[in-house]
Amino acid sequence: MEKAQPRTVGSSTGRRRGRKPRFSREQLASAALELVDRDGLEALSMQRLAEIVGMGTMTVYGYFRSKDELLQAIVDAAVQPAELPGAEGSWQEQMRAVVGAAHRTLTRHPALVQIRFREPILRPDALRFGERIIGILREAGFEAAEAASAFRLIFTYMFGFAGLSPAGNTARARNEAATAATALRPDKFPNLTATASEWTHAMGGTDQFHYGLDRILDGLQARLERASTSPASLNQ
Amino acid sequence: MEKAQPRTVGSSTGRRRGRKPRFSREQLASAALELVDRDGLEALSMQRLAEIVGMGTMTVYGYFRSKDELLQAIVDAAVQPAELPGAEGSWQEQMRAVVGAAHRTLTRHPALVQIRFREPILRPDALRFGERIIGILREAGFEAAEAASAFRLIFTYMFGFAGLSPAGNTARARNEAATAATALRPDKFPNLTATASEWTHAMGGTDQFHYGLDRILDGLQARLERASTSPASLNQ
DNA sequence: ACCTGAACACCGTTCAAGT
DNA sequence: ACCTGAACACCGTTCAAGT
Repeated sequence: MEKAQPRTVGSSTGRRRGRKPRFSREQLASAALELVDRDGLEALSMQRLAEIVGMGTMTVYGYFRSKDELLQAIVDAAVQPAELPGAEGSWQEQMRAVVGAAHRTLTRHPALVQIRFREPILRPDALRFGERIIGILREAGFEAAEAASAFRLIFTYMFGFAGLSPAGNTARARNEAATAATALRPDKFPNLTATASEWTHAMGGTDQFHYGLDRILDGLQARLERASTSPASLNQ
Repeated sequence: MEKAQPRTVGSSTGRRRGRKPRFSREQLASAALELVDRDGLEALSMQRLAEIVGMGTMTVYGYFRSKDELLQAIVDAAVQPAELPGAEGSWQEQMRAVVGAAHRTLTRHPALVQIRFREPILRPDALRFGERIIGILREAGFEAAEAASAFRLIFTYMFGFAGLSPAGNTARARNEAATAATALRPDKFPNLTATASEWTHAMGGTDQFHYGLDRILDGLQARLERASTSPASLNQ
């Protein structure tokens, strides 16, 4: 499955000597990640990446069979360095720590979110988060099936929030929403006009993220408590 | 703000007589929506749309100043016909009805989700859903600020789910996940390997959507109950 | 006034050729 | 073996020209 990877050329100095500079697959992926973090996923093209590292466009295809394969390598480069926090405190505290770490990774690399909305991310390095989240849920008392559904809920919220409320754009999103709000007729939109400052503020921000996550954890906790009084209800 | 829209040519018969067929802005948007529903957002280009309706590419720019403007018109075309359910039952039942209606619209028109992840949707026809959701929350007892945060949570979950678990792909998503799961080492991924059939199943499906929504509504309900015993805590 | 072909600066990728 | 220029079939959009 794994294709042979081109090796970096011998020299441990950064100098390019002899004829051509050569890169490892990881170096190329890192350069692409850097580009994408700075200019957005839409700025990444095979020719642009080739230009940045100083090779011919088609040389990139020696490292990645297609742009999709490059995107998956970018995911690896972004996710590998992420560290999972330790397992201290209640299951909710552990969950907040892990989800917080994942959220920071998505905030640092918004392209991850765009990539996931194109196709599922199933790389081992990325699945470490899922492994941990399901572990916390099972430890908390959820059976396998419900732990999976709860994981899906948390995962959906994380990516949904990162996709809809990009961390860098909060101010602009609020402004645009506020402009749109002033155009609404109060007789047709009584609630949106009455609460305009509140819902436009809620277009993004860390406090919004935590508010939602806490409600989800409360809802899951309620499920555990209901199950302990009447055990059958968990499998209904 | 509104630019003058080209008018449909007089004849009420569909026949194109005289020289050229002409379309209204709405007809063009509908044609684009149809294309996008059938072949995906990536299949939509200005030249392709022009070809479908039988005009020169540049004629499309007489209706929409840019592709972005076309996308917003597509949102209108998709959302306008959506009907909001009546206000019967508890606030949770009302919420499930409205969110269900929104979810069906997003399922019918997956391009709406892709468009939203590019830029906020702030068209009045689309905001009808937000108007209703905030109305239900305020009626249930949430103050403006918390109603806005709760709306944001529900909205994030709806779009996140539609984006991560496209209704048409559930079977394929499960298969791809199952394949990835068999490649995981049980010693490094004990939870993911032990619950593989469960979490791969949870990659999509209506039951997953409702599971998550119900937990969110439970979490919000818990918040209301806590507030009624100690009112101050809502504003902490 | 309304429409549109040609052209530009891009895409991802195939192919054939360079060393 | 490794690299790459030219080319193809696309993009969104500008511009100048048709009727």
